[in-house]
Amino acid sequence: MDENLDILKKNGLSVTDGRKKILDLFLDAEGALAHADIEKQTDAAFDRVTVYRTLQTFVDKGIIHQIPTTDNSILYALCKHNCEEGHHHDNHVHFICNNCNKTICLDDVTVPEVKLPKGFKPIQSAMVVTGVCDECK
Amino acid sequence: MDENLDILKKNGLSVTDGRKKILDLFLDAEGALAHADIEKQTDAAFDRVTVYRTLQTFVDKGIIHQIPTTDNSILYALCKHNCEEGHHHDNHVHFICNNCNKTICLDDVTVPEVKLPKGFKPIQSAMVVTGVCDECK
DNA sequence: AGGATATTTGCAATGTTGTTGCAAGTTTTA
DNA sequence: TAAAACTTGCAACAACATTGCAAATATCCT
Repeated sequence: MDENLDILKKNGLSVTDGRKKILDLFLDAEGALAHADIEKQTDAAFDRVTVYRTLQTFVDKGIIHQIPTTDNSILYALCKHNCEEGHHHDNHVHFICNNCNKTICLDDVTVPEVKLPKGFKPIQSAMVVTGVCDECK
Repeated sequence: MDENLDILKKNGLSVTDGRKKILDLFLDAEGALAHADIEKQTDAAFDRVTVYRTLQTFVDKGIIHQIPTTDNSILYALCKHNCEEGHHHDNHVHFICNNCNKTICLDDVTVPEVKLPKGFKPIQSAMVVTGVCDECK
């Protein structure tokens, strides 16, 4: 049984070639993917627009999540934990390797809580660490 | 004595209208600013390119720093601590308010260290917390 | 299975954001 | 104040992202 088919159906999405293929890429990927990565890895089989819309749909459904970066790019990665529509729970640390430039979800490293000044109510936290990854060390 | 003039001179920058005005915006701002905010608040008195270059110059000199965001935008904020050319020390937490949408530097909240899996060497960490700020609570 | 309905895709056009080279203008230096 | 150094604005360009709409595809229902 195809895992990707399962995921799509569970989220009430029509099953199309594009969605299956793009979901596959995420399931296989070690790290996070940018829009450009997906275009490359699909050999431009799908229109740029389709890729944008597919990514947006996946984010809306809680299948993938966005990762903050300091440069002006958007990265996406699978939600490993139980995310639902409108409710992301990706409280793990992201790691960006300065050498191979991959962005990796450290699923087992949770973002620590911090004490905020009076009056600030935290809802979600994100943490990005840059450095050298285990393959490039 | 103008504070902005001081800062510019200290960093060996020519004093121009654009730089003074943009620096003023940062000195007055409660939170972080995007390129678009600056254009709006200066009434497009300066060319888009000038704003881009001014921001870049300020970042290079360590006067302002970039803030990571999940959407595809770059935010800038004053460096409150002693940053020098090429050496930023902005290891504080950033807070994004879901209500007023402002991004605020929590200068007194430092990013905590986390234990990474074997083989990962951290160089820099960034942390972004979203929620409700002290003015919107 | 097959046709009606709903959804998705691709194309074209358009918008937004950021960059570069160069001439003209401004600031600094001495 | 004049020369040198630096900054600005314009124009052109490039990359990235969004929208409307008609054609294609998937789902639903009998």
